[in-house]
Amino acid sequence: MSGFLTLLKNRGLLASQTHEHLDELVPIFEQVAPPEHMKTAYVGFDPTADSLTIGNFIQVLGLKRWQMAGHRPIALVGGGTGLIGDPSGKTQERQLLTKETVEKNVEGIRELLGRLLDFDEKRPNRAYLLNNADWLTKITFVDFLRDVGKYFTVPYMLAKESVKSRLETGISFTEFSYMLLQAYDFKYLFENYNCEFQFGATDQFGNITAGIEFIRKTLEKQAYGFAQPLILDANGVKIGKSQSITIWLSEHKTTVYKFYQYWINTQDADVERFLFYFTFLSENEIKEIIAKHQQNPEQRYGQKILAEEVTDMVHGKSKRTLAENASHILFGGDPTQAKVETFQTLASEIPFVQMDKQLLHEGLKVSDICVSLGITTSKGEAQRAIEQGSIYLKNQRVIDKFMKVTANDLLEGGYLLFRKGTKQYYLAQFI
RNA sequence: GGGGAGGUAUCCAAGAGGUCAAAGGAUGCUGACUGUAAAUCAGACGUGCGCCGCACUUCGUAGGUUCGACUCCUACCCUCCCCA
Repeated sequence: MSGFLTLLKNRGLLASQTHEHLDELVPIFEQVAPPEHMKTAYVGFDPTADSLTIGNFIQVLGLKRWQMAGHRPIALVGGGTGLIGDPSGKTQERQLLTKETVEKNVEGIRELLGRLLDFDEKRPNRAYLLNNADWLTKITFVDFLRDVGKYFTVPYMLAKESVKSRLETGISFTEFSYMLLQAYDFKYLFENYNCEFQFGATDQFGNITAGIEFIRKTLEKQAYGFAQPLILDANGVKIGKSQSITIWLSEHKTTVYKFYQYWINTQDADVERFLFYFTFLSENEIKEIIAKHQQNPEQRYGQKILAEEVTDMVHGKSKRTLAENASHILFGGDPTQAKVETFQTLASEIPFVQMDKQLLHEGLKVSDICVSLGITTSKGEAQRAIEQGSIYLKNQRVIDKFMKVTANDLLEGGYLLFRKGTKQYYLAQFI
């Protein structure tokens, strides 16, 4: 019988593990594992921002998968470690965050994780959300050096990749000590929550093993860990960085529409892998989706499923539907059929201007509206653009460069949709 | 401190008294093609005007010479190079 690690491995989500037999230790159960078999695992989230990126999302999903396999997940927000700064994967010393910022960030992440995992107290393997500030800020420096520092040799710490890679460029004592704090976290959770497992991204592996070592030395008990891979797209680019824009999980940082679009824009070469990584669909379901996708790749069937699944998970179905409708309008749909809510969604995604309805009485020239909306910088340019056939009103090409818009042209809610070229949209509302 | 070169449109870069809104590239924009891709071909590209035309503004800044200045003169500002 295969366990949780096999599940991850089959989906391409296992990069490394601390022990060979981990798979047997964590069998997969329906919903809830019997108490004697229930295992607890934690993942730490660094509060460097008030939200998480889709890079962190892999770890959140890891916790979710863990919970779905009947075990208990703990999401640990680093309110304490965030004050120090994790050197893992960083090439430079980081600016310290203020305590206020860290607290604000912790709250943002807390809110997000609260939606993504099941914290229902009736569920025996309910998730926990903890903040290491609760214990890390209480320990005194001298105690820390005696109780934690004594168990780590400097050569051991220097050998860790997170430190080693920084020896040339410099690393402060503060960041150097980071792994001790994370080790302390693990021990704390091990003792207080019976948490035997920790996982994270591959760059966390060094910190994870430090914790296991610490638990073995101080408690003479065995803890375990594994790492999920860093996800790259087919071009070898880290996911969630489209043209240097980070894709966040919170709506206030990345709108639902942009989030949805990010997944829709997945390359064909990545669709199958991403379905394995970011959804809970079974292998058979994914194979079917891919088979269907390949019959008409231009339909983006696979991307649509991916975008729907992921957006539903993060933002909920109703918001996903709005984003979907907005996408539909912007990519070939008929705007005359669109509802007011769709335009409201669009208004925050594309250049949007409100104008006075009175202007339409005499009829308003398209070329004038082009300037008001910022489609073109001058009327002359607008007229040339129309001559070249690049201006569209309600997805219909404007042919007459002196064409006037009247109140009869308005769509639901007084909206009017313009387009320049193939995909630059502009929205006006006449009120 | 001494000597030299130069500042032109989004960027690079021609122009050396009138035919200059200013060659040629590149980027960006648009059209065709296409799967919300790349490549390719084509077009417009200072501003205004119901636009095969006319007017206005622009070649570092401010003055001047001239019928006429991106081009000549003066001063100033800035950049780069060489020598000390």
